[in-house]
Amino acid sequence: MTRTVSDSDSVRRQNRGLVLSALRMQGAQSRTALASLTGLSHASMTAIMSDLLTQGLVAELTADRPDGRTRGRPATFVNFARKAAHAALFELDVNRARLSLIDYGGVLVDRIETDLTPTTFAGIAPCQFLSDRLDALLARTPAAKKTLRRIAISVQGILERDGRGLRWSPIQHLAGAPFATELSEARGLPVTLHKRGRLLAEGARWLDPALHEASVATVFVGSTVAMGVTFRGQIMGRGDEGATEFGHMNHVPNGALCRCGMRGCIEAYAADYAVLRNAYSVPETAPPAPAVPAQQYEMLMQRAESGDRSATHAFNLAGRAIGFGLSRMLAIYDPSHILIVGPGARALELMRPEIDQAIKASLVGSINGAPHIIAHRDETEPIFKGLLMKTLNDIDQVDFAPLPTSERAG
Amino acid sequence: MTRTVSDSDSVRRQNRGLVLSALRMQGAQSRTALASLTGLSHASMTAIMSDLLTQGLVAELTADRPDGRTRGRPATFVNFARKAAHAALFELDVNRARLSLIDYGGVLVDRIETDLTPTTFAGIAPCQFLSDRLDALLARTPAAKKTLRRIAISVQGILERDGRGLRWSPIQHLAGAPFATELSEARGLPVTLHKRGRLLAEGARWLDPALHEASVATVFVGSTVAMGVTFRGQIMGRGDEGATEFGHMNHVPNGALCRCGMRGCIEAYAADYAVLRNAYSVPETAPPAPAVPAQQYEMLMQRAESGDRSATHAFNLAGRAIGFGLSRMLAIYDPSHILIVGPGARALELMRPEIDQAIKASLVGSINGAPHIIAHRDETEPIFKGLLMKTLNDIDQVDFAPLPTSERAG
DNA sequence: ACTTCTTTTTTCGAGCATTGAAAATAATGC
DNA sequence: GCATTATTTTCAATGCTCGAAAAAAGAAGT
Repeated sequence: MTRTVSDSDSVRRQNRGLVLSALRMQGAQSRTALASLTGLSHASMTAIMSDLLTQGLVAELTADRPDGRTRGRPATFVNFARKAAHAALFELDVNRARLSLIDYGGVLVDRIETDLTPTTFAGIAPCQFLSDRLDALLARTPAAKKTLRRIAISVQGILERDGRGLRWSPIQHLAGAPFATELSEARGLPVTLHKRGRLLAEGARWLDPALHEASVATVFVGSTVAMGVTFRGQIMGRGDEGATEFGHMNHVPNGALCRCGMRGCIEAYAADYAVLRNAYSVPETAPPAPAVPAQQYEMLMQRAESGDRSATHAFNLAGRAIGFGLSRMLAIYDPSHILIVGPGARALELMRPEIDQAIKASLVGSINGAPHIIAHRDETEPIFKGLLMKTLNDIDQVDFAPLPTSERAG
Repeated sequence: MTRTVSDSDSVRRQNRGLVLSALRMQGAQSRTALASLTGLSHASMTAIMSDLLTQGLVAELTADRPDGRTRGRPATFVNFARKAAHAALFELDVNRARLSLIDYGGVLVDRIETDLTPTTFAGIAPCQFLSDRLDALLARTPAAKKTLRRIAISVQGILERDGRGLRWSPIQHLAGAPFATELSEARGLPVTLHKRGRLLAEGARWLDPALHEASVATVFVGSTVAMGVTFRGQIMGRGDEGATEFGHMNHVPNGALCRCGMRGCIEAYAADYAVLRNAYSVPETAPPAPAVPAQQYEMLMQRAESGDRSATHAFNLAGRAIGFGLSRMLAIYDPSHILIVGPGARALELMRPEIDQAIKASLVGSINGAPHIIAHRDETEPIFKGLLMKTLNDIDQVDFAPLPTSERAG
């Protein structure tokens, strides 16, 4: 219902966006190919492309493209002009901050990584921290200063409804600080905050073409448990939507102690610290370990795979928590695919029997059948890819769609 | 990403749809008022309205509208032409079928009600049953035969992914029968199937203007437990979406026996039969009562309100089930309003302490705070209103938007 | 070397919907 | 009867899309 009036201007915007989308999705294309991809006529394609070219957003590829096709006038491919824009992407994690500079073509230009400790943001204001890294990065690529259009930040935690801040975060001293707004004002650039789980979903969409238009729930299992969802290829809403607090969905009332301070969350059974706790029969009300070395987690999996009973039991409990979580989710949102990513993805087979059983015990699971559950090991790739594509898409659609047509090229 | 090409035709469609929407939402309006409501210019308004008038979709009101305003040329109000279209709305319930004939103005023209028994659809094919009622209804209003454009059916249960049939339904012998397709072919009209819970959400939107653009979860509590959701005023998707299986979300693994045959569903603790079972200390694995007389349910509430311990306990269990269900839902979908409707809405105060406690025990509930939970007693009103508005909206946007402009009135 | 063929891209005129401004319309108030 | 006021229509301009035809740019054939 939130529709707006259409006029010839919005028509042009829409179709420009369509062309840019097609280019994002399929890469360098000829005008003819773009016309058939978007459904626009060749004539309109020429007009729109001429606009985009004069504005410097796309460029014709000079490199020969020996496509095998030989006859006829050779097609000239167009693609994004890499230096038309840049974006700075922050990925804030509990123990690491990563800043990447990317260009309009989606190519990684430079990257800075910094370790974080629980006291990092007690010592320096988040906005200042981010601003410092950004200065350092831009000092190494001065050309990007003028074309930097957006700053995007991936965070963990619960966002404000307006998406401008964090209400809660596992990253210490980050919640409550209005760093997005501050940084935006300091730099005069739009700064967007993205929940990590949501980017997971966005990234999964881009990394697997089969998922691009599907309804997917992407679950991260590792030091935390998180989930992002897409709905028929869409991630709804501008703000926090598409992200969930799956890891902090209640599994057992008044159950195991979670890192968030609550009790009985799925995370408190399925995150690495929880598996560790259960494998060593530590009481489930014992405070979670601050960090679990990857090696230790890995060793637990090996022990379980080789039949160790307490380790197996711990992974069974994790599977049960995830299984009931998914079963409960299915009552509200029924995706066609479920993706498990992160360190815990390797343990999927250890958990699968319990997951399947939990889903089968629910009405939706028994009638619609269990959705396909696939494991992808690496989670940093979808998160970065998600942040990248989301930000480039924002530039395409928000920044570069409504630009006034300076002059029509005849 | 599922966007399509824009051209002048789609612009006209969009703006026509906008005008019809405004009319649906605000009722009879002058052209000037519609222009400012939609954001269209007066000139376009004249053109579009002239189209709609010549096509007979709207009509100018002749009745004097002494608005109090006196000066200036009096506005001529336009509104839907009631006889421009009709729709047949079926509401299929476990023990009742209701068929309503409505006109394009949204006015109820006629209605037929029929009792259903568990064996009704064993004796007569659902398509035949519906067709018979429809014939009976149209016999009483022959004028509607020519203008009948759509048949919409409200059902309970789990729909196929394509929305063309039922996979499972509490209404006996209904699942599996392709009655929507059959009826559509027999009548040559589009037949749409709508899940009851979804209509509940749609109806709630229309009955309370404050909820029209909000994110609302509407929960029905009575003989079953169901929920429909809206997301910023939108009900996504064309099919089953916006509907949930909240009532069959697992509450306690391997818990109380539900009418659906599974165990531990929320419904098995919070529906009328469950409260009854618990109030009388019947084992929770005992088969659910087929139907609970309204009177008996009412009496239970009175007993609980006057302090009866076993009745109070039963409502506490119901509140706990709903509370944990809501708490778990909040991890995935966080609405701004929660509406409780149906017979159980009257028991909200009996259940509220347990509901609040369950929500407070979750991370999202404790950080975002519990959403406002409001009770509305009657549920048939939102369901019918939802079916009505959804169907009229379909006629507006699908049937009457893409019509070729026969001739421009100059 | 020149012509023919094929495919891509641009040009051109037509059609359509929107808009702002001006004109026409239809009452009220004096 | 005339000025005032608010609504509605008319008009010319603008901008976008589209289909068809023309132009462009090579490859293949003779």
